[in-house]
Amino acid sequence: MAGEQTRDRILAAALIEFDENGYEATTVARICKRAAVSNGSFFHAFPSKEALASALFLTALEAYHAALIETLSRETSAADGVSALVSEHIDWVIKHRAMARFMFDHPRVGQSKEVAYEQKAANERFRALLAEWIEPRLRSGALRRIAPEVFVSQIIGPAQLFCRAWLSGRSKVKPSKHKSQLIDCAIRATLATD
Amino acid sequence: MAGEQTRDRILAAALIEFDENGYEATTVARICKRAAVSNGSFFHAFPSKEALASALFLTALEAYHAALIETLSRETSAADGVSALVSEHIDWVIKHRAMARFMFDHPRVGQSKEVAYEQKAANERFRALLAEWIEPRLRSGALRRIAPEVFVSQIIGPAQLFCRAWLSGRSKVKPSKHKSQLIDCAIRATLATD
DNA sequence: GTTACTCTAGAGTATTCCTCTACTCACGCA
DNA sequence: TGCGTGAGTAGAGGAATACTCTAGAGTAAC
Repeated sequence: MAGEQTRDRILAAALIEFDENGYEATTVARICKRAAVSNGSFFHAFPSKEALASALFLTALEAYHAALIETLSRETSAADGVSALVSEHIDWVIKHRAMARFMFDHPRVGQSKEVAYEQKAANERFRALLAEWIEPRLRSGALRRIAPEVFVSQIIGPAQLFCRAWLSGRSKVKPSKHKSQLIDCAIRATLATD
Repeated sequence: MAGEQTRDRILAAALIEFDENGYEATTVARICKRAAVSNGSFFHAFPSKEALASALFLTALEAYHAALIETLSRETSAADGVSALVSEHIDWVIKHRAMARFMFDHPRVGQSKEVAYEQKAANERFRALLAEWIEPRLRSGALRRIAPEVFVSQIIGPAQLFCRAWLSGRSKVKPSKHKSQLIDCAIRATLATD
C-alpha cells in the first residue's frame, strides 16, 4: 500500500530537517514539503510531531544496538570484543551521522511515558544480549569483576562523549583519529591484568 | 536595581519548570506565573525563551566546571586527581540534580551560534585549566601519554553516561553506588602502570 | 519641574501544531 | 455494472503560544 511509502518519506525528510535545523526549528510544514506530502497525510501517518520524533529515535536506537551486537557476536576473546564495541560505536556514528546526532543530541526530556518505556525496554534487551557475551568471560577471569551497568559505561562512555563533541560541531577532530587510544583505554579499564 | 531580582526569579522558576515538564512543554506564561512576573518583564529581561535557556545552560556549565577545577586544585598525586574528578562529577550531579539534568539532557542542536561559541569558549577555558594540572604529571610519567582530548573523555565519559541514565529516570541506581568502581576504572585507563 | 531612562504591564499579532470535514481511489461483492 | 467501504489525501480552520507594541509608573540627574 502507499501508506508505508509516505511514512518512510516523512521519516527520511524529518531526519534531514531535524539534522539541519534542530527539532524545534523544523516545522511540520517543512517536513511535508520535503516529503512531498500533505498536512493531512502527515497526521494520518503520525499522531503528532513528537510521535514522529519518537519513532525516529527508536528506529535509530535499535539500528545502533543491532550493529553493536552484530559486531560483538563475531568476537571470542575479551580484548577483541571490547575493541570491537568501541570501534563499531565510532564507525557507526560516522557512517550514520544524522541518525547519531539526532539520537545522542536529542532531548529525552519531553518524550512521552510510552517512548521512555520502549526506550528502557530496548536498552534492557541490548543489555541482556551484552550480558550473554560478558558472562562467560567474567567467569573465566578474562574480564574484571565490575557491575554490569558499569561495564557499558566504561566501554561506550568515553567514545560517546568524544563523538558527541564531534557531532555537535564543537570539535573538528574526527573520532576515528583517536580510535586506537580509546580502545586501549577501554581494555585497560575492563580487562583483568594477568 | 530590581531588574536583577526579576532576572534571577525567572531563572530559578525556569529551572524548576524545565525540570518538571521539559523545555518545550513549559510555556513562557507558566514561567512568568511561577516567577510572579509579567510577560513584559520577561521579555525585558531576556530576548527570547531560548536565550533564557542558554543563559541557564551557561550558568550551569560554569558552575560545574568551577566545581571540578576547585576539587582538582586540592590534589597533587595523579591518582588522587583523577579520583577527585570522577568523584566530584558524581557528587555535583546528585547535589544539583535539576541543573545537571538540564545541562546534560538539553538539546544542543537548537542553540544559536552565539551560545555555541560561548560554550566552546567555556570548554576551552576548562580544558586549559585541566591541562595545567595534567602537564607536569604527564612529564613525570605518572599519567599515560594520551591525547588531551581523550583524557577528559576517559575520566568523565563513563561517569557521565552513568549519571545520565539516572537523571533521565531510566535507571534507579544512584550513581554514587558505583563510585568506587568508576574511579578505579578511570585510574586504570589513565595512570601509567609501573 | 523637566528630561531621560529603566522596568512593568497586558492587550494584540503572527506563527505553528493539530483537527475536522470533504474528497479520491482501489477493491470486493451482488 | 453499480454501490458500499475503508485507506489515504487535501487543505481550510481553530487553539495555543512565543513574541511585539504601546502605555505608564517609578527614579535619578540636572
